[in-house]
Amino acid sequence: MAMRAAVAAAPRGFRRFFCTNTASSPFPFVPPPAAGATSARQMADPNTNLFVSGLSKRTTTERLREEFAKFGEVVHARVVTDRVSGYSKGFGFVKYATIEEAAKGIEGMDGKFLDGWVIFAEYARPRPPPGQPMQNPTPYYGGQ
DNA sequence: AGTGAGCGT
Repeated sequence: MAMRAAVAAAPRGFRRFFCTNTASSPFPFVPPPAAGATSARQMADPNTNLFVSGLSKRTTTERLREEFAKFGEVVHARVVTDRVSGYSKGFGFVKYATIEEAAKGIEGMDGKFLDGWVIFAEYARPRPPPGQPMQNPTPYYGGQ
């Protein structure tokens, strides 16, 4: 179901609304998830970068910044938009000055409303740092 | 198109 996919993708906080307690499950056949599928994808290492999803299409970068700035010093904020169309993709990134501010930003904005949509704030995944030489070097021919 | 899960121009 699409709903379970949303639950699985729910970055911590909304899972309790669907799976409150396994001990009070009406079915005694509760598969133990503590075999290796504990938490790997939706949990990231705490850093100053925050991944904010569930944004409205109308939510802009400055709106995202001023909303997350209430919980800490926002160093960088960006709503990911399509390069060609320029429209928002519905998610963005917010970078705080410190990790503790990022934690307060998550606890303060995760599951909250923004422009009519419930947004999800969590730690962003580490991005492949640039430094690799140009993988597509322009062929340098002597003539034209 | 203004899609609805996700990880960046």
